[in-house]
Amino acid sequence: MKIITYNVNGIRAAIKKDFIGFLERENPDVVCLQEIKAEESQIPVLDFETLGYHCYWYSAQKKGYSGVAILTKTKPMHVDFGCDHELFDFEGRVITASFKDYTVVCAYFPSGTTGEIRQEVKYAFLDHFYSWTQKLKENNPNLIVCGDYNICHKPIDIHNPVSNKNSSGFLPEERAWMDKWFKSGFIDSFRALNPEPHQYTWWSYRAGARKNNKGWRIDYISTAENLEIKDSGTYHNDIHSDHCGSWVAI
DNA sequence: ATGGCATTGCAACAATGA
Repeated sequence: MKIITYNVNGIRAAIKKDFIGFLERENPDVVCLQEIKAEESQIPVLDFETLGYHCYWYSAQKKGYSGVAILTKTKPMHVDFGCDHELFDFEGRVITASFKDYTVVCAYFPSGTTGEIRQEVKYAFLDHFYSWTQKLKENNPNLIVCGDYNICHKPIDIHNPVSNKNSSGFLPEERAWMDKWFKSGFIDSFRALNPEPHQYTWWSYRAGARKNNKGWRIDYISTAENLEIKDSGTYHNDIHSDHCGSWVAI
């Protein structure tokens, strides 16, 4: 089973850059999308259904902002919208699809780069999401948590760890949360099979960051440690967003 | 320390992002 996670930074903009063709070519079984920035009525749903996907959209209540989705070739047993939190559900950050053998969570963690208030929101999300997923894992041991975590775990995950030591996304508290997260029973499916440096999933649009590979690795597919990871990688050459997609085969 | 770029809403430029 192949799963892709992708922060598309606006699904309508991504579609203009042939995102549909990309999906057709890669043919994943499950697709987790973040920052769709659209409501279902604004999305050409049929384009995805034609490829064979059951589509589940979870938009923010705020137009043009955030929003996540799961596309899947197999119809899930059930889909859960949200994470039992008023603000994070208002912002459309978490959607979960349960299958016979796996449960897939798609999450868009808040950014803390726009100031102290949003950094506090991010910390609140980290706390809440940790407890929420731990509880979920009790009844869904084969849990896979895909998404834009907005955190670089280790120095190898960011092009300049020294100059970014005070940057939101690479703060000690955030990195400690990632330690705790993986220790709780998840594997970083990309890093487990790709130990080389200079592999990122996000680049600033500014100052030629992508061309010069000055990026951050902030998108992850965390797989429950009892699951076998057959292969994993990123789509750093396919450009539909300021992020690239990541994939895992299990 | 700052600016840089792109998407979206809404019809101006403001909000947001990492």
